[in-house]
Amino acid sequence: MARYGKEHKAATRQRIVEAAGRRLKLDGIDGSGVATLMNDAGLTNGAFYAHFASKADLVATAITDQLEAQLAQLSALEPGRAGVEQFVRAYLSPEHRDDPGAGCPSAALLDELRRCDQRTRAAYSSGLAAMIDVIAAHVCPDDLASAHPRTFAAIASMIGTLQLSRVVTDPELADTLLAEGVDNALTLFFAD
Amino acid sequence: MARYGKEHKAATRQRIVEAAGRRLKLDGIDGSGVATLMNDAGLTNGAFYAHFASKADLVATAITDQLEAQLAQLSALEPGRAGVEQFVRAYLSPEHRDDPGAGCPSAALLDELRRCDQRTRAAYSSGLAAMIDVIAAHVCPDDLASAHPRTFAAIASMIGTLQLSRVVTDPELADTLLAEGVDNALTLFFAD
DNA sequence: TGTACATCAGTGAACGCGCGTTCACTGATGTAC
DNA sequence: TGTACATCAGTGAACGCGCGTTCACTGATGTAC
Repeated sequence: MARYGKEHKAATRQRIVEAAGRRLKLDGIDGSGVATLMNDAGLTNGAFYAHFASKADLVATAITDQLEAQLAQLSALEPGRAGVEQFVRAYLSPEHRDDPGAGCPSAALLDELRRCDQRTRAAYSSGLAAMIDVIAAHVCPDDLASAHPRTFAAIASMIGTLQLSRVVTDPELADTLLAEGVDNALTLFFAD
Repeated sequence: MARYGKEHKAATRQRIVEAAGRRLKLDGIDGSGVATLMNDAGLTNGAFYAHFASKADLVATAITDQLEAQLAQLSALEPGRAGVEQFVRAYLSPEHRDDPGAGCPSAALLDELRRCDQRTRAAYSSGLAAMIDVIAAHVCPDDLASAHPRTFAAIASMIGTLQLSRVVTDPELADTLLAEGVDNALTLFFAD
């Protein structure tokens, strides 16, 4: 509790941001209180406003961080179509479905993000655009203009499919949705 | 405030359920308080528990009602592929995107539904299944078994696309996503 | 037909609780002498 | 080198407020006599 170098405070802040990423995806934005978010980072609520101007500030920061992390994962993929297929299979896996806290921020938060302030939505938008660019480059590096719409379409269908498979109460249907989702995403990415 | 026939109380209940459908889609489940929900129906908070056992009870009821209303709309579609195309174009329209309160409960609430109790999720699941059946019958009445997976895939992509177009801050991109979403949904419904 | 009563949908204040936010304080460390 | 002080990340209690829920009460109407 005292006199550390500035890298200490920055590290604490990053710890809050990462813990918040997980908690927000798990319990939602409205469902995650500041006290809980701080407790997740091993701190008490009072320290919050030394790091962030408001809860909305943290949300915007956490969303940015989540999309950057997802982008970093994408950049580690194998080149070309093999990498895309690898991504699709991991994304539409039962493991991803059953662990929303560690998973895709879009699938976990997309319809709550609609109600967020402009700054948060702008952070999401540019993070998404960066992801689409990276994936499109894998899909068809020679014709990015044609790869973009297909990539958007496939991502949208993957997000919707993952959300559906998380809500549906029949476990067999949930698994089927994922399996069919893989085929459909690959079709959208690579067909014709 | 008095001695009405039982159809009066039932009508009031239905009014609460329908107003709640709109409010929940607009502000989310955690974001909609009981006092607000009752006020939307022209009542005060105290009357709530004469109609519902809990907020979760109303949420489950409202979700059921929303999916039934959506099913009724689907049933009014033109028969065959023309009806499906009509549905897709209305679903992925700027009007639908810009009026979530009047729109699809899946697009508005899907990732909040994941955190709801078993009863609500079961209500959603069976409502969704009924919708898929009706649409699949339009897509390919002769081969429902093959129409089902394609219908699920198209619906998932439509939900994801609508959510994305609601969050994204660039209005041009939001419009483009919808337009491309129409093509992709039709491809998923009818291709090969 | 006129009056007294029972009904019960709806009111509005209150319950304890957790929310986002503020603030006086703590106490381990780096710095100054 | 040893001591006094300044720093400031973090604590924990408190603020007003809205949450979901409860409950004593109201008052317009249908029914009984």
